[in-house]
Amino acid sequence: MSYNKRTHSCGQLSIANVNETVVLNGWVAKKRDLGGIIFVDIRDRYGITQIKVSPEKKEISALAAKLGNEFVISAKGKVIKRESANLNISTGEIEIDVDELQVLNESLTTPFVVEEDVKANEDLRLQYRYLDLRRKKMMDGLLLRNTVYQIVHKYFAESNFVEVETPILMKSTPEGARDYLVPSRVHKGKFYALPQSPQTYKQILMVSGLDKYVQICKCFRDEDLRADRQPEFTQIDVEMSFVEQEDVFNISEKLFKRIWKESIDVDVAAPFPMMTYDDAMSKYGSDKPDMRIKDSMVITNLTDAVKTSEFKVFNDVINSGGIIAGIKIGGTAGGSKIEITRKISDSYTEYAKKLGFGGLAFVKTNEDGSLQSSILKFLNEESIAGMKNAFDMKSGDYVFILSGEKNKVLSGLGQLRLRIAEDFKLLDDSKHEFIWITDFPLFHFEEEENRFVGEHHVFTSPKNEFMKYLDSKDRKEIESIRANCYDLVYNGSEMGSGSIRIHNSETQKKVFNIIGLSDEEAVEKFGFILEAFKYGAPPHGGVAFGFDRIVAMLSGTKSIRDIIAFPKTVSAASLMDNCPSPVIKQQLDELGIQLKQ
RNA sequence: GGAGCCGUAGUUCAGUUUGGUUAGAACGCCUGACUGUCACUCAGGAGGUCGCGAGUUCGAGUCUCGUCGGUUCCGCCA
Repeated sequence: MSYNKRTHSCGQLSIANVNETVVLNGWVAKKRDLGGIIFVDIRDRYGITQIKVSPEKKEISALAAKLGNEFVISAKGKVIKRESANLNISTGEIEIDVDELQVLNESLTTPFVVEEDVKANEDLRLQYRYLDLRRKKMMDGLLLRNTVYQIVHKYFAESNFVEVETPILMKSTPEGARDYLVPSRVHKGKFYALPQSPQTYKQILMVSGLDKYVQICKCFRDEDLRADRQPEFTQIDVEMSFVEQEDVFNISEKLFKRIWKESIDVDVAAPFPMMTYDDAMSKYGSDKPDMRIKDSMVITNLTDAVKTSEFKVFNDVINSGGIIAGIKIGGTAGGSKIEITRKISDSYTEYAKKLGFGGLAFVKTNEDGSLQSSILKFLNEESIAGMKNAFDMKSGDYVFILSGEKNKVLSGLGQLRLRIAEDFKLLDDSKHEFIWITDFPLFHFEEEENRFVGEHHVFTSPKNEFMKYLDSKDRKEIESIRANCYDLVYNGSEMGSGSIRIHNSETQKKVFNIIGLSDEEAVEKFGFILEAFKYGAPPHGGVAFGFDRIVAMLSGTKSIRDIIAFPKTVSAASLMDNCPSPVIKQQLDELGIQLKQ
């Protein structure tokens, strides 16, 4: 089929092009047939241009009258100044006076109208993803993604990093997330795993002497999904030799500064602040504190302040080793006066119950500075004074208090903090708050499995001062081990995570032993990396950032589905191509696989 | 694995609280009119397995149970 090929894009022409003869190719976004004159908005990824068909041109007019939405057309004609400009679009001052019109392809009536203010639900949009992507907002997401992609590549190339492709088919490792498995046809009964991350490969590349590695790569995790979690996702994977934590921070901060500057023109201050994991947990009840609300609602521990009270609820908690803690919301937080009504405080009580608490204590400070709460009658003078003092409560302040097991209380208050911040609009979207969370625990004890598991991955090195506890049998000592491990948090979202690694075979074995792998099992599962460490492994460390999350944050969406071309639903299915899907028996036979009934 | 919300025309929704006439609206679609629109306007029209399956009832979009799908959160995500 021969047709008039475009000379310009649909977002390109302006008053400067008047009198030029041009050809536009694109999709019919909207037709306005006035009976005589016909206007058609033609769209491509660059924009929209109005074309005009005069009634005097009878053949073209008849063709134009039959155009439907999303038809693909070619329009040739002269650029003319419009009688009345449409300043909402960049090409709004001109239009094309059509001399030749060709229909390159027709379109069925679409399941939903392709328009910026789309009405269709997400599942329908996912099924017809190609239509949804025609919308500027969706297209802009992909374009932004590309911009960030190029910035990252350029940055690391300029910094002398080497990009290496690591295998997609790799060995399944028992620790960490559930692997996606790929059955082997040649080795029946054996499986490859898709990488949860190229962790082992990048560390072995360090042993190879390739001291600065980067890869923007796909990773796969067979775990339940969320708005910010897809079964396959993209990560900026970095590893370096002869570095310590501050070197990793430095190279990362420069990267983020550059991305934020070059993609959305925001100047980010560096170095980023740092906070230990323990501080983050005790002050914000989260290892990813949202620092946009840093001054208000810091968690305060009240256990000491109220320990002399005769209140049974509190005493029971204290006697069983729990804590009592709360957060204060200032009467004028966020610059505007805040009033928490009975209805609102009840909704928070409801929320606390959902989180598994018996209740939520609510204290209000009156005009005259006196306190008002249903729990006051249970507390003695000393406890009330202690509480007031601990929170520095002033007229108009409110305090919410939870009691129970320590970590549960802290995390409950952390979640309540976010909920209140959202309800009272205390989160300033114009802020860009990066923070490093450091000194994570190396292990935590998994009660259900009755063993220690790595808090991060198993190659994370302990901080020097805790090395001695690697030989300990004492649970408290092992739990106290802090790691050379760090997360980068941006506006309350984890953007990446990394560590200085173990590069010593003996230390690595001790870590494996603590998580319950015998030397034999360790060799079976991770022998290749233990072996590699014996041949002059350099000190090394790195970090990996969630590429999808970065782009989502930059584009202001909460859901990474919005900036992934073909995302999956929360049940890990693709509504467009209908995967996963059954396979024919012959395929299973070749793999030596039989399905259970 | 658990909890919440949603599922009615091509689409987005109302109707479900309190079961009862022919299940409505807007947008889209079709037909006609219209020469400066840009949410064109005007007149007319077509379009429904109320997600699916049981049950209760004289009668179910509406009540009950189950199931499927979407979504949010918890668990999980080294």
